[in-house]
Amino acid sequence: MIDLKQLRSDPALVRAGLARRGDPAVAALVDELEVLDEGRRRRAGELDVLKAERNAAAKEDARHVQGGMALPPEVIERRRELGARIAAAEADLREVEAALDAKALYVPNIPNPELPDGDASHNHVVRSWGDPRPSGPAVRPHWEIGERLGILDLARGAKVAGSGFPVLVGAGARLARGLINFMLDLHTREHGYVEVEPPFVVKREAMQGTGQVPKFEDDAYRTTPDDLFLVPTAEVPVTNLHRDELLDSGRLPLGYVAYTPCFRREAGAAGKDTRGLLRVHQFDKVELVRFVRPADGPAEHEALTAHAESVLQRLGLPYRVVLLAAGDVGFASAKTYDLEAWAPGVGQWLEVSSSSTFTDFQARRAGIRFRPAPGEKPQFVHTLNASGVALPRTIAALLETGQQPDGSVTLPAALVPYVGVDRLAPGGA
RNA sequence: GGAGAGGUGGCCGAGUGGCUGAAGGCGGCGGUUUGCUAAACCGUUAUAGGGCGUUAAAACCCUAUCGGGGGUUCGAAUCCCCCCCUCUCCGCCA
Repeated sequence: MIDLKQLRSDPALVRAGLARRGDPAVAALVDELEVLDEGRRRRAGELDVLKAERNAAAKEDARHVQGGMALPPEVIERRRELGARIAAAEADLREVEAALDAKALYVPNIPNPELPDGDASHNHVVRSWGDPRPSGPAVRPHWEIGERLGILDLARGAKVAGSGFPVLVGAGARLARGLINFMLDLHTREHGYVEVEPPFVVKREAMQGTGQVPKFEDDAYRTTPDDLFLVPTAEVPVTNLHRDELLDSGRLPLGYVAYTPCFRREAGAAGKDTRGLLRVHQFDKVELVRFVRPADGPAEHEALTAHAESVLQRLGLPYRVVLLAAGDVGFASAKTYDLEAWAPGVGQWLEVSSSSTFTDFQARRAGIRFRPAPGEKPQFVHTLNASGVALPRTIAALLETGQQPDGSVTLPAALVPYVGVDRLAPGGA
C-alpha cells in the first residue's frame, strides 16, 4: 500500500520512483489519489468540527438532565438537526474514503533505487554457480525423460483436471515428496526457520494483504459460495499469519518455512513455455517468509536469497541469480532476485525461485507492526519472501541434468536418503 | 447443523444509557529504598486520522476506536438487528 503521507510530503520522489515501472497508468492513478486524499482530509476536518459540537452539546445536556431538568423541545430539535448534518457529512466522507481506498490498492510498490532502469531486457545476472551441462541433440527434455521413466503422466493429468495439471507417478511422486522433505529439513535445521503448515485456502482480506487482490484476482482460483481463494503461494497464508498484529520486537526477525501446493490460473500465459513442467496450474513449493526490522531489510534480503540458493547448491544444479529491472519487478516488490536453474534438455534457464523484499508495502496493507523499543511508536515491519524452491522446474532441471546415455537419471547425493535410490531407471519405480 | 455462554487496551479483567479512552491487576518504563539480587513503595504506560507546531520531535487541541457492520437516541462499550470468531454441550464426520 502506498504511504499517503509520503505522497503528500514528497510527491516528486514517489512519482519518480513509480515512473520507473514504466506504466503510465500509475501516474494517472497517483493524480487521482492526490485529489481524493485532499478531499478526504477536508471532509474529515469539517466532520470533526461538527462532532466536537455534538460532544460538547451532549455533555451540557447531560448536566441539564441529571440536574433534574427536562430538555426543552427546541433544544432537542436543534440536536436532531445537528445529528442529521453529521449523518450527511459522514456519508459524504465514506464515499470519498471508499474511492480512495479502492484506488490506493492498485498502486504498486516503489522500486528500490538500486534496480536497473528499463524492462525485463535490462535484468542482469549478478552471479552464477556451477558448470552448466551443455545442451545437444542427445540431451533430452524432461517431459521425454519423465514419460520414458514412467514417472510423469501429462496426458492423464489433462484428462482429470485439464492441461497444466501434471501427474507424478511412482518414483516421480517419491522424488517430489523427498524434495519437499529435504528442503524443509534444510531450512529448519540449518537456517533457523520455523516450519508451519498453513491453510491452503485464504480469505479475500489475506489476498489483499499480500497484494494479489484486487489487481490480480483473475490469476487466482476462487471458490464460491465462500469467496475463498486457493493459495497461489504460501506467501499469502504465512505473511497473513501476523495480519493486524503488533509484534513483540524481541521476536524479530521472524522466519517461517512452509510447504504448500500452489494454484495459479496463469490467465493470459497460455502457449508460452508451457511444455512439460515449465508452466503449470498446480505445483508444490517450499516457501520462506521473513518479518524483519526495516533497518535490517537489505541484509536480510541477501541472507534470504542465500538460503534459497543453498537448495540448488545441495542439489548440484547450476544456476544464476538475476536482479530484476525496475520495469520487471512484481507489483508488491521493491527488489527481486530470480534464481534460475539451468535445464540442458530444454536449453533454458528456468526460474525456480523468486526472492523479494516488499519493504513495508505488504505490512502496510496487512497491518503488521512492531514496537522498536518500549515507549516508542509502532512501525511497520518489512516482509520478505523467497521460494526455497518451487518443484516442477527443479524436477525438470534435475531430470535433464542427471540424465545418462542409458536412459536412467542419477540423483544428487543430498536427495538419496529422501528418495531411497541414487538413480531413476526405466521400470525401476 | 442444534442449544447455550462469551468477544473490552501488549495481556488478564470490571463495567446495563451521559460523570468511561475506559476501574483493578499483570507486564513494560522511570524513580525511592538496597552492597548486589529479590521484594516493597511512588509515578508513568493504547492506537489511528486531522489541526497547530518543529530542522526533526515533544507538548497542546479536535475526532475516531470496547469483534465487524447497520439501527434506536439529544447522547451508546452499555439497548435493538445482521454477520464473523471463540468456548461448552448435542448431532454428524476424515
